[in-house]
Amino acid sequence: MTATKKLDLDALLSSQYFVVGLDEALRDRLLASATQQPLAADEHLFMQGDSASRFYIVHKGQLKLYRNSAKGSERIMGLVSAGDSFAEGIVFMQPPRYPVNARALVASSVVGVQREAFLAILSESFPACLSVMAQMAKRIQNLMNEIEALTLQNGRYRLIRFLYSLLPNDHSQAPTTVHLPARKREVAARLSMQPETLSRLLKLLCQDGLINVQGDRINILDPDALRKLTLP
Amino acid sequence: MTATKKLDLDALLSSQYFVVGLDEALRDRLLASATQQPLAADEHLFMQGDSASRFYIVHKGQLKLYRNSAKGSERIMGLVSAGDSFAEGIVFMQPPRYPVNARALVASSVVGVQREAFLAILSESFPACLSVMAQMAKRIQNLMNEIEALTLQNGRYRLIRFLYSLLPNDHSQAPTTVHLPARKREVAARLSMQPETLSRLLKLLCQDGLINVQGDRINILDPDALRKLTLP
DNA sequence: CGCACGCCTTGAGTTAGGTCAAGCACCTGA
DNA sequence: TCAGGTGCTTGACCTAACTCAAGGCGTGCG
Repeated sequence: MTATKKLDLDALLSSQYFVVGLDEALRDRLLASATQQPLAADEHLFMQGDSASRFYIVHKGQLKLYRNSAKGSERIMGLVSAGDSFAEGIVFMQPPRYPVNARALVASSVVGVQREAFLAILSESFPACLSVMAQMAKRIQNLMNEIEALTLQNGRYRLIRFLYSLLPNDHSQAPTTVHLPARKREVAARLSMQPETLSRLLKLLCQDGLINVQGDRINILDPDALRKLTLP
Repeated sequence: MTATKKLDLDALLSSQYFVVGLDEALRDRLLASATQQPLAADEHLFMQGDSASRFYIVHKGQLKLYRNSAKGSERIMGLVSAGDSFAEGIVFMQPPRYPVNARALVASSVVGVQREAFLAILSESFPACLSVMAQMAKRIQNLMNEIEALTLQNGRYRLIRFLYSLLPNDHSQAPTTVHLPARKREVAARLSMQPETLSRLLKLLCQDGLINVQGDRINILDPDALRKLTLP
């Protein structure tokens, strides 16, 4: 690994929530256990049920985390991009097994962190434990929100919340253009709907004058009106 | 508080996952911070958004954890009974606020654990941190499973999984009678469906010869057939 | 250049489940 | 014993979203 790449990894890791709060010595130990791995588009990093010894951080590109349903359709549990970590949960599992499938949507590169090394480091740093626990608590929050959105609301409402979540949170009320974080079929799966339904809903929102769609660019004409629609 | 009650509390707390792994001194400190509180049927313990200084363990009775939707309907996030802990997430939140409403379904009694005291104890015991983290990881798993069930499957499938989860896991194939853990309207809400739909689905399962319904007793005629239906 | 392949959109028909309203069974208190 | 309440069931209707099928449109490759 070149010096540049090492620096690169260092920066990527240091920005992670579970590294903030580590002193330099511990961070170096964690970094020493980290490995980089390239992925071709559509390549699987791991499958649900695989025995797990590492969790990952996205270095470049994008992956989808998903499960397969009965009939071959898939439920997307998350879309992760550069800087995001995923599958940290395996650290605390006994035995550790990946709870989802992970597959690159485009050519990507991930950094793997050794489960054992991470556990050893946690055992020496309570602040690190705290930030990990805080992060997990937040994740539980998000999942509960997701369940709420899935069960209480209809597709239109879910799409509106999703679009709103894409806005930069500067709370400006000026029209803003956002990029869909994946192909429309992936976005549809993320929102638990069929591509056809997403297409139709987007068209309806256009007709209502709320947005403007050009491929994967969506112009939010009135962020504030959208925000109002995300509230009860 | 009488001596008997204290012993009672001691036993209840000691069986909690976040107490296993604490040495005696720490456990006593935690116990000292614990308070018991009775609840009348339908009484609220806390509301979503309330500032939180304690999390709870059910001592007697049953509570529902739920959120309100836009239109007054409610989504049940959990049903907790004697021995279950809930709202532990507030320990790691900044600021700590309850993420759901908690309301007694019947006359109940809960034990509250001080957030600050718990944090102080965690800071001194890595094994306690580990079991908390493990538990949170498991909870994340469960929520992901729930999301999967909600999105990939239809109501019939969800009901079947739910009934299957009620079976004692001795894997016997003999007909077994289980009790619904709450009134049917609560069960319906838990499964994200209307009471009418639950009623119709139960009837269909009866007609298929899978179960027999008498009030809140459900006789599972063929556990193995049910298990097969929970699989892809 | 033009052909083929993905991806998206559009249309038409179908269905699971929600809504509304009525009726039934059980309990409780006067 | 009966009146009223509560919870459950049943029926009739309706709507959101799925499925299947066809057509458009852009992109890469021969």
